[in-house]
Amino acid sequence: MAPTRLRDVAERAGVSIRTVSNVVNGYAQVSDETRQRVEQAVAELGYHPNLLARNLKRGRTGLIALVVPELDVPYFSELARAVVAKARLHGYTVVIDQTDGEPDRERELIMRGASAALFDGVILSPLALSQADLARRDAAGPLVLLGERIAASPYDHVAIDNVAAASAATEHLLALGRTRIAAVGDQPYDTGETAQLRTRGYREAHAARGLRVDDSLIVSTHKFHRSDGAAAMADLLDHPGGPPDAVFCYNDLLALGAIRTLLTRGVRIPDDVAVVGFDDIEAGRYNTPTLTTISPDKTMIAQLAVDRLVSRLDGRSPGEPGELWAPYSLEIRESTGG
Amino acid sequence: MAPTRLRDVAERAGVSIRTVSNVVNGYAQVSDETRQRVEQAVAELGYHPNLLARNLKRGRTGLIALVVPELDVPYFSELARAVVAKARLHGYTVVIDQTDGEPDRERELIMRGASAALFDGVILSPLALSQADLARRDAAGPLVLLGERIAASPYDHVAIDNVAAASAATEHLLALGRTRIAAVGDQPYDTGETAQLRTRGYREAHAARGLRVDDSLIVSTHKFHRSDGAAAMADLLDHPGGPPDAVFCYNDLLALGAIRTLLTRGVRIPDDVAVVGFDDIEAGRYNTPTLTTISPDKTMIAQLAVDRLVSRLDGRSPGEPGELWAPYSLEIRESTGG
DNA sequence: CTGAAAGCGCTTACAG
DNA sequence: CTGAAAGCGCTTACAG
Repeated sequence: MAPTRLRDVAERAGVSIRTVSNVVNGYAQVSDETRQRVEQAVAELGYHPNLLARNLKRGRTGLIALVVPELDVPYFSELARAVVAKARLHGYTVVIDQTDGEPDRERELIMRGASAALFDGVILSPLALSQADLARRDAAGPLVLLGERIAASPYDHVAIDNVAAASAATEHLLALGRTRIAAVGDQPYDTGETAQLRTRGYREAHAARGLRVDDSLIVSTHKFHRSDGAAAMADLLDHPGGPPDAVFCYNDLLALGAIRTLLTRGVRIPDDVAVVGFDDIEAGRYNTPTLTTISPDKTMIAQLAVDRLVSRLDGRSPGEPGELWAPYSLEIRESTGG
Repeated sequence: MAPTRLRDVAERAGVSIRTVSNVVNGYAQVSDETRQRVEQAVAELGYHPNLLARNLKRGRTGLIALVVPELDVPYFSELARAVVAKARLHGYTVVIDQTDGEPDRERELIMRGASAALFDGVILSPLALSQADLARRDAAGPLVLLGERIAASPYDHVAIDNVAAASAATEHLLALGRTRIAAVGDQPYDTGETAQLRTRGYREAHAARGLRVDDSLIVSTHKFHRSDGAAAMADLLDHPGGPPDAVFCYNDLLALGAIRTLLTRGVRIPDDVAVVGFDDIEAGRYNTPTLTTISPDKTMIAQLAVDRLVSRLDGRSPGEPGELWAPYSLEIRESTGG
């Protein structure tokens, strides 16, 4: 079946295509009688506008890209869900691209490459993007970054206060009387900004109580998966200075992996070791023990990012690019005795 | 910066736009010298083709839709990841749409509606689609269904053998000597086909051993979330005939919810109650106890679906629409003593 | 091997 | 309020 075009509708209704276009787009200047004739023709022919043609003419695609490291990491799929829903309200369709944390894929997706040319704008949760990458960006559309601002880049970004949140998580453990608190998930290289901010929060909480940090309790992990947390915890249990009595993991997946190791080794939670995570994914709420965690407001993050992107796309001027802060809370559950 | 067009490149290189198009698309009939001039102009201007215009002309969009009930359900996000990756290899971009299991959204996405008009083809994991819905479909592009075939519909579908898999899961529990095996996740209404097939497998496993099923041990759930599994398990523990000694849950999320309830109530797993799930999501591999489950080959499912869709899109004739079967396996873990 | 031209289906000044 | 026409940026028969 050859698709119906504006022209077919126009012929059937006995009007010009201009008039059909007016009716379809809901512009007011059409007489009631003409409108009805057109609407009937549209219904009879089952006409739907060709979005490609419309957008070619309008100079937009109606597509925005959401770029995340891994779609099947719960934090990102929960976030993606919220972004897709929010963008829909504004009439935009979201294409989700996963980079597997490969720097090349991330760069490609913000540049005016074959794929980027398809999108009006991009929301990116970067893992390995440097300031230089951003400076080199040559694509036309707006870009909103999720997570910590990459220093001095001229782009909007949406984040929670990672230092304060990590500090709150650590202080919670300190207030419980724990004295050897490990930190799992540090990434002490140039693209590990978010992890480094959490480490800073961890240090600040200690400093606020006049305590010094045992650096050997800060453990780096390559990724933020359950397996990384499980491996890191195994190492910590064999720590020469004895195992820690608490662990602050930089995301819930790490924490769930760590818990698995603890339980396997017969360590009691929270009695012997208390555990705190970060992200508040559903898995942590049903784990045994349930997981104490920092809960970023993902709905708010999605909303701030989409609203900002769309207002730039629609030519409204939301002002200079800058930081947008989303709230978070500490959810106390069984893994710390809650 | 106004985008460069084919025309700009043609002017700079001193050739016609036809020639630039030939070079850009890699068609052979261009002299080496001309090609070089064009390539240099492309590089200097940073030209990238306008995909909208190209696809308008070619009569395709390059977009395929993946429609799932909920993006943040691990089975779907793991599947989505595989589909996105596979489609990329064929040059297609995937748009993921979530329906929240709303029948209207599912219907809209397979019909020639505003959104569907944007896609060359659709891969749909239906939850509430009826045969009538499919019969009414008027969109042009191919559709591949994930999961059980909706009776006699003229579409391709990719599935595992749910009856056999459910039977294998149940038989595993029977072989362990369990005698009161509950089934959690039945959906005895017209759109719950997959659930019903699993119930059939559950019954067949019993029948094969000459055992009769206690129908009161078959529990329906509205959704397949952890909370549904937790609630169902709570009910089963208060079963008038006494609690079951095993539970077969129709997905891992239900099983993880059920396990949470069991542990909260002090029931030992698998000693008192053994648990089997379905889907093999990562959460089950790190849970304590680790979860015995049916593991569908998700990579294969994604590959079969994408390959079939793309071969129809590209005009190859893969034959009559029909079933494509993906393999599965039973993964025995701690929740059944493995 | 390359050019001039039509047309994909739409939107939108320009007239009337 | 409505029509005839140009043009978004591309691809591709048709000529040469």
